[in-house]
Amino acid sequence: MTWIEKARKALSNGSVIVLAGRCIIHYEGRAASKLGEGERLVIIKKDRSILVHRPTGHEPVNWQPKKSKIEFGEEDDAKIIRATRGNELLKIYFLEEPEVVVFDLLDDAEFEMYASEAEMKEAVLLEPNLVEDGFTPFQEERRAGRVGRVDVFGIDREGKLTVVELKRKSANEEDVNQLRRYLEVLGQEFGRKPRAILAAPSVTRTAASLLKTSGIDFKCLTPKTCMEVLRKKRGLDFHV
Amino acid sequence: MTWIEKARKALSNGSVIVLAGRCIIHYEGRAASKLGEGERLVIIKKDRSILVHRPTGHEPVNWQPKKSKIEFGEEDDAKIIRATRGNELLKIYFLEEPEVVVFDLLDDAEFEMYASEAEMKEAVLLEPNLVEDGFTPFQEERRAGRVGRVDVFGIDREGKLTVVELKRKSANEEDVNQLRRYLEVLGQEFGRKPRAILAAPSVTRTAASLLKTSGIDFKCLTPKTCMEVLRKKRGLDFHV
DNA sequence: ACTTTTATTTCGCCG
DNA sequence: CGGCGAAGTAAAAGT
Repeated sequence: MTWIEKARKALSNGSVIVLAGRCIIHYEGRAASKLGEGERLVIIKKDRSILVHRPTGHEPVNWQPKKSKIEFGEEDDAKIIRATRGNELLKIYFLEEPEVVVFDLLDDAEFEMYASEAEMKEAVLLEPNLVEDGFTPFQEERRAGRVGRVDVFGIDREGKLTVVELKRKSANEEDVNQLRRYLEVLGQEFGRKPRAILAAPSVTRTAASLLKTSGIDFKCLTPKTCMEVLRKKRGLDFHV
Repeated sequence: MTWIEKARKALSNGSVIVLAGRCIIHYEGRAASKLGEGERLVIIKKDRSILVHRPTGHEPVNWQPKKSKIEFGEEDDAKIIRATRGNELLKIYFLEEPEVVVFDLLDDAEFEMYASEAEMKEAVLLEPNLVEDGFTPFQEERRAGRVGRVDVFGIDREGKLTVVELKRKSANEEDVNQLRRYLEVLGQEFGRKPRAILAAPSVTRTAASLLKTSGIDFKCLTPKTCMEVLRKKRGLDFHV
C-alpha cells in the first residue's frame, strides 16, 4: 500500500495519522511562512486538523485547525499534503516517501480544568476568609429542599445565616436564577431568606444587574486561588 | 526491550518519541486538571517538552514546555510518565503498555515568517513608495566593493543617489555599522557618500542613536507589508 | 534575567 | 457572526 492509500484510508477511518520525514513547508493565509528542508512530524487528527511539529519547541511550527480540507498527492518526486481552510493554505512537500504511522484512538473522557467546584468548596471550608472576613461555614452538607445542593452554608461576621454559591467559571444569568430558587426554598424553610453570596471568577453584565436587584452579594473567587489555598493547607505533596 | 528502556534510550539519543495508548492524565501547577480514561498520543521532543494530544482538537490537552524533567516508571500495573518543571507536574498513567514509536529528526532550517529579505526587496522594486514617496530604484544588482551586496540602489525624489538596506527584523547596532561600511566603500567609488535609508520593522535604541549620528534615515517597513504588496501585485495565486 | 509585546494566537461568552 | 477578555497562554523582543 502506498503512503497515499494508507493516509487516505486512515483519514476516512477516523484514525489519527503521524507522518515523519524530510520536508519543506509553505503557509499562506492571514500571514505567510516558509520552512526549508528538515525532518518533522506531521499529525493529522480525525477532525481533519493538522499539525507540523519540529523536533524541538512545544508549539507547532505550522498548523491548520479542524475541518480543513486535507489532500494527498504527488508532483514529480515530491509527496504532497495540502490542507486548505477558507483562503488559508498549508502545503507540505515531502522530499522522500514519509513514514506513516496510524493510530486508532477512542477518547470520550471529560476534561476538568482547575479545581472542580468540589475542590473550591474544600478550599472555602479550610479557609473561609476566601469568601469574606469573619465568615464561618458549617462543615456538614445542606440540601435546599429538593431543588438542589447548597455549596456552602454558614454564618457571616454579623451572625447572619449565609448561603454561598460557588462557580468555576464566570457566572451568568442562569447561575443567579438558580441561586434565587435556592433562596426561596430556604426562605420558606427558615421563615426568612438567608443572605447570599455568589463566589465566582467573574459575572456577566446581565448576571451582575440581576445580582443587584436580587440583593445578592458577589465575591471574586477563582479556582486558581482555591487551588493555592488547598496546596498550602494540604502541603506541597501532589495527591495524585 | 521494555517500553521504558525504549523511551529512555530514545530520549538520551535526542530522538522524538510518540507514545500511544489508553491513559489517565493529571496536571497540577499554576492550575490543575484531570482527564479520565481515554486513548491519546503523547509526544516527547528532544528538548524534553511534552505534549498530550487527544484524537481531536488542534491544541494539546495537556503539556509541559521544554527543559522539563521527564521520568518513566511503573506503579503496580500502571506505566507512568512524570514531567516536572518548577512546581508544575504533569503525570500520565498508561493503563496498558503504550505503543512507542521513535523518530530521529534532524531539522536546522530557519523558519521565515512573512516575506524573506529577498521578497522584501522584490516588493520594494515593485512598489518603491514603500521606502519613500518618489523613490526610483535601479532594477539591477549592485555590489559595494568586496564588502557585500547592496539591497536596493536608486535615486530619491530630489535626484540624490540613495542606498536602501532592508532588514526583516528589528535593526541593531551591527546592522547600522555594516551599512556604514558599505557607505564608505561607495563613497570612495562615487567620490561622495550616497544618501542611505535603513528600512526595517524597527530599530533598537542604540541603533537609533547611531543612525542619527551617521546621518542615515530610517523607514519603518515590515515583511508583512511587503507580503501584502507582493500578493496584490502578483495576484492571489499561491506561487508555491 | 526580567519585563513587555505578539500571535495564522485559541477559546469562551456576550450581544 | 463580530467583539471582548482570558490563557497553565508560549515565544520573541527589548531592557
